[in-house]
Parts: sequence; structure tokens; C-alpha cells
Amino acid sequence: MIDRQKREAHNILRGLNTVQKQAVECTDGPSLVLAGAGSGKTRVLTHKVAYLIDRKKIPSSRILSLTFTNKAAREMRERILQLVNPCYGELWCSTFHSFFARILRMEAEKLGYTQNFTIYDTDDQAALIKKIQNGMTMTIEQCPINAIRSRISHLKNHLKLPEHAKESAVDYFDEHVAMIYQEYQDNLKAANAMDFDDLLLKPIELFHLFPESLAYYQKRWHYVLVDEYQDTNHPQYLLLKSLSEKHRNLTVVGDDDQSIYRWRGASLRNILEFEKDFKDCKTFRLEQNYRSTKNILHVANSIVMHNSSRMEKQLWTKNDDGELVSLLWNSTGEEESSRIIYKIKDEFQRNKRNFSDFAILYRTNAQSRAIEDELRLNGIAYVIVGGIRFYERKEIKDILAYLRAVVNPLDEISVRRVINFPARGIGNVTLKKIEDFCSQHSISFFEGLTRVAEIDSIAEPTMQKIRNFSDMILKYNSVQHTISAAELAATLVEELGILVKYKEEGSEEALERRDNIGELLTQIRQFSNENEGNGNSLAHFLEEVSLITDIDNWDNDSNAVTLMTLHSAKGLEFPVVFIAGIEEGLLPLSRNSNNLEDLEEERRLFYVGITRAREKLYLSLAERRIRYGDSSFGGPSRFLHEIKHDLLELDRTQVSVSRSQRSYSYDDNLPVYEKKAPAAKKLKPGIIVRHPRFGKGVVRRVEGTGKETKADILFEDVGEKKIVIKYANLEIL
DNA sequence: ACGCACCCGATTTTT
DNA sequence: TCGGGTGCGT
Repeated sequence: MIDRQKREAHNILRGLNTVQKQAVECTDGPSLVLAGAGSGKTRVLTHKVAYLIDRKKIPSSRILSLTFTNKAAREMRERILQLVNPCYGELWCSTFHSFFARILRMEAEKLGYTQNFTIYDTDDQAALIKKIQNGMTMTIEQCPINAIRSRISHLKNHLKLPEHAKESAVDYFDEHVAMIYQEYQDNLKAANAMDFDDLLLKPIELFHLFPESLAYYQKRWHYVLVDEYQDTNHPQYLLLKSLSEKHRNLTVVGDDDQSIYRWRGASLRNILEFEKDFKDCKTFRLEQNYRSTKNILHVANSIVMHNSSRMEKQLWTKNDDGELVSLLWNSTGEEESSRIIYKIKDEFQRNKRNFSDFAILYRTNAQSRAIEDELRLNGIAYVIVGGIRFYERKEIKDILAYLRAVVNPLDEISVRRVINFPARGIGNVTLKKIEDFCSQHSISFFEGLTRVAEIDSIAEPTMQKIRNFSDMILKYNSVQHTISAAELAATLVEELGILVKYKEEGSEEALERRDNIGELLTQIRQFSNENEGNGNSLAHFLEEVSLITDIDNWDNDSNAVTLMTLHSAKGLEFPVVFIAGIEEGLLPLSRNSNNLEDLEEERRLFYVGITRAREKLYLSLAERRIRYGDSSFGGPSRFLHEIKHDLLELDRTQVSVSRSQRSYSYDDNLPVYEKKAPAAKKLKPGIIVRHPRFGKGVVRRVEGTGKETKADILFEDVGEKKIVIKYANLEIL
């Protein structure tokens, strides 16, 4: 036992370079790790947590690691568990939003919410704003919902209250927004709902109003570590500052050159001024890149050095020069797609690559379509990250809205969403009558439904329909704690009869919707199994779902080419990367070419894309491309001129394949799209399993594939064992 | 209350 | 070009 601990402690520092080691060993006080792309940023973070637990004997429950995505949080947890014995206690790796949502669930009453509050996503926000705008009597001119939504979000992120917004309004739009903003906040409160921004703002309010509550959390967390610090916004900055005020052990890791979420409130200031904000802070610069070839890195450096607001850094690598970066110069958008696919096949055959080695990145989702068509035509498997998310599909949102209404009937947006779905003859006129009744009596929309008998103008048959609806919601509301989420959801879907309806409809679209709902029910079932006896699992499920995103589910296990936006690619790496559409108007996007700050963010976005590539980078552009139905010509991106010419290899080879010749669907030389066995896929370090003989344990390491897969598992009772999966009959918990 | 036709608008989207 | 949202007609 002691031997193993020694070995592990040694492992924690082994394989780190000098700066990385210094950063890990610097445990006391604030520290800033400026980590260039591919320089082992997450490595420093995970090793530091492991070091704290193992060397400094800090209970893991005192260490808080915050990230932006669930995927990053999950990976961080797994990597820490590979380094240290997890038995010291719970390990806290979480996203900002889910961490603070968790706090808010506990403290909701103090802020006038109940603990089963609903989290509103962008769609719900839009629906609410729309409702408010439609209800405004003196409205002269309507404004685009999304413009209002993002303005309100902007105001909130700058801690501007509706009163402030009113005072500082300079034009009609500002005034209009300020009015809606006020009502928007009131409505959220009445609906017992919070939007994403509130998940950060309400904790600030909580800490402000209840200093003893803040003191509790300050005492609770001895160490706070943050990944991707360059993307934090102002509320996040304030929260980090107050949470770490007592122990002062705040470690932030980030790269100002990779800050690409300014448009969403991220403040580059946070990382640029960290040394001023935390006076005695220690700064570490990780400038050695382990990911890319020298050529790729030179291109990346030559681009990003054109930015003015950045901290001076020079990435270098011991890796080989590698191939030159290729510039695929095309005349049209279609040619671009063909050429990329041609290159993929070429790389595939010449360099023995897997399809999962390739990523095709683009600035806008709309660009994916042409590339997808070409991939399909050539029988190459691909996965798209982003676009329409599973949980944003209409049918999924409909079911979720029912579940949300059941958990929180005050959630007016959800109730309204489903009151006439499936169609049950309750139309706009009736809704308006109920609405008026509710505002006359100052009651919630749902209470209005239950008191529909008092509304004279509604005809009896309609009343009955409304009563049926509200009774149904109440029925499920009353059993939510006695039956499992899975059972509740399945019964509800059954009662609604939508699966049958979609089946009868029979169209491809309807069948897909039916399947999606089936998939949702499966997910709820899984969730129920995993969280048995955890109180109200339906509410938990809804919270988890509202904080999940597409990239969280992306797993590069399937042998397929990955397509995604430059934004989604941050944090990932691929042997071969294509960046499509390096044109004026697209990169930089025309809207963001006018002011310097926007332009610099576009440049960083390009930089992020370039630095995803390990071995080979292709840049691609088209002289003409169809956009919004028109043919447009932006010309090569200005960023191309920032690359030294001897780093680029111009490739203008014509791809001489016509549509008809390419219409075969499978090429014998291409492997069949194949997914890895689900069992092997799910078994990852950090996962809890049950063994028929040894009981419960946590997976530490996985080696081998297929039938050969073995795993080191640390069991609660019998210690660590190496298990051959094939024979073990493990149950994944 | 529902269906169809037309019109407008159109980044990126960690949560 | 394409999809969603509005408004009119039944």
C-alpha cells in the first residue's frame, strides 16, 4: 500500500516539464498558468489536483475544479482518478453552471424560489420575451426577439438592473428592451424559473444578501481551480473572487489567444488583468507545444502575433517540421467539398489514416451541408457536432415541457407550450381569456386553468378540455415523488398517445420524431437507474438535461470524419484538420470585420482552428460560393496574407470527377463505418462498476481492446484488481 | 382551430 | 436557398 502511494506520488510529477512541474508544485496563493495551445494545460490542472490530494493530503472534497463543458469536467475527473486514489472523498469537478445550480437548489428559498425551480434555455427565454412583447398594449413597433434576448443577457452579465437599463437608454430599442427586461425578470420569478445567466447572478445575489452563506462556502473550498479562464465573464470572475477570498488558493489556467466567446460576454480582461486583481499571484508560462508540427505552429504564431491585446507568448515545439500547410484554392463551393473529400481519401490511402483522424472545421453551420453531401456521396461516415441538438428538437422539448410543467406548474412557458399539444382544441382566443382572468386576479397561469369555471366567456366544452389538461398535470405532480422518473415519463407519453400518432402519420419525419422520443425515454430510464433513491430524480434529470450540450456527447470512438464549427473545436485535436471557407466575409465573418475587437476575435478563432492540427493542416477557400441563394465573392481572407509564403503550399489541382462518376456509394478501399462495442466504450477510468464477487469499485485504468480488454479496478472491499472484462460480467453503475 | 401560402431573415452558441 | 413565423381563408 505504501509502495503504491509512493509510486503514484512519483508519477504525479513524472513526465512534466520544468514549468509544468513548478506550476503544479505552487499550491499556495493565487496562480495564473498561461498555457498556449497544446502545451499541456489540462495536464497541469489535473496533476495539480492530484498533487494536492496525494502530497499535500488535502481532502478531495475541499478542492473545487470548474470548467465550461460537462465533457471537460468529466475528462478532468477521469484523469485525476487515474493519478490518485479516489478514496479520500468526493471529487468536485463541475461546470460553472451546474455547480452554482447545485448551490441554488439548496439555497433557493432564501432568494424566494423553491428548490424545484426550472432552468430556462434560449428557446424558453425567447418564448417568454415574445409573450411579453405581444402583451404590451402600447407597443408601437415590435423588435426582433433574438436582439432583445441577447441585449437582456448582455445587461444581466454586466450586472445592470432593469432600472439601470431604463436610465441609460439612448434610443427606442434600448427603452423597449428595458421595459421588457423588467417584465421578463418579474415573469421568471413568478414562474419559479431562472435563465442561464441567473445561475451565475443569483449566487452573487445570495452571497451579497447572506454573508454567512458566503462565509460557509469560502470555508468549504480550500482550493479553487479554473480551466479556460480566458472565457469567464464578469459574474464568473466575481464569484471566483469571493469564493476564494478566504483561502486565496485560486489557480486559473487559460490562453488569451484562444478567447473566442467575447460576443457572449466572456471578458478577456479577466485573464489580462489577473496579475493586477490578485497581487501576489505567481505566473507560469507554458510555451512548449506537444501537439503540432513546427510548420503548423509557425503558421499559427504568424497569425496570432497580429493581435494587439494579448500577453506576449511564443509557442515552440521539439516536434518535426512536418509537411507544409496546404492551401486548397477552389473556384466554387462545390469544388471545395470535392477537393476536401478527395484529400481525405488520398490521406487515407497514402498515410493509412482512420476516418476519425480527420476534422473539417468551418465558421458557420450552414457550410456543413455541401460537405456533408459530398461525404455521403462517397460513402464516408461522418459525425456532425452542433447544429440542431437532441434536446432542442421540437418533439423532445414538448415532452420535456410536460415534465417541467409537472415538476413546476408555475412554469408558465412550459405549461403554455403543451396546453394544446397534442391538439386538444384550446386555441389563442381561449388562452387570451385565461390570461386576462389571471392578471385580474393576480394568480399564476396554472391556477387560472384550475379556476376556469369562473371565466364566463369560455364555453363549457372548452372548459372541460382545460380541466382535463390541468387535472392531468396535477395527477402526475402528485405522484412525482412516489414513482420513478422513468415510469412517470413513460406513462405520460403513453397517455398522450403521441407515439401512436407519429406512427399513424407514417412520414419519415414523424417516425424519426417517434424514435427520438423513444430515445429520450431510454435516457430517462438510464438516469432513473443511476440515481435510484436520490430524492426527486425527475427534477434532477431535468436539471441535467438543461445543462447538457452537443459536444458533451461527442465521443470520437466511431470511425468517422468529424464536422464542426471552429468554436466547437476548441480543446480538441486531430491528426489532420481542414479549415474550410478562408474567405473575406466568412472568416472574418463580414459582420465582425469592422471593429478591431471583433476582428481580433475572428483571428483568434482562426488560430484556434489551426492549432487543432497535429500533423497536417489544409486551409481551403472558394472564389465563389452560394450564400443565401446568391453567388457571392469575398476573395481570400486577409488572414492569409499574414502567413509567410514559404509556410504554405498552394494546391490548385483540379479534381476531375464529375457528379455522375462519383455516384457510387461504397469504395472497396474504404472501411465500413463501425462503432466500437458499447461495453468497451463505456468502461472508462472513473466509472463505477459492480463485480459479482468483489462488489463495488471504481475503474482506474483500461487497457487493450475487444475481448482482450482488461481493467484495473479499485474495489471498496478487496482493493485493486486487474480484471479481464470478457469474463467478469461487470455491471456499469 | 387548423392548414396553407407567403415573406422575411440568415454568426458563432461552453451553459 | 431554406426554414420558421405570420396571417388569412376555410
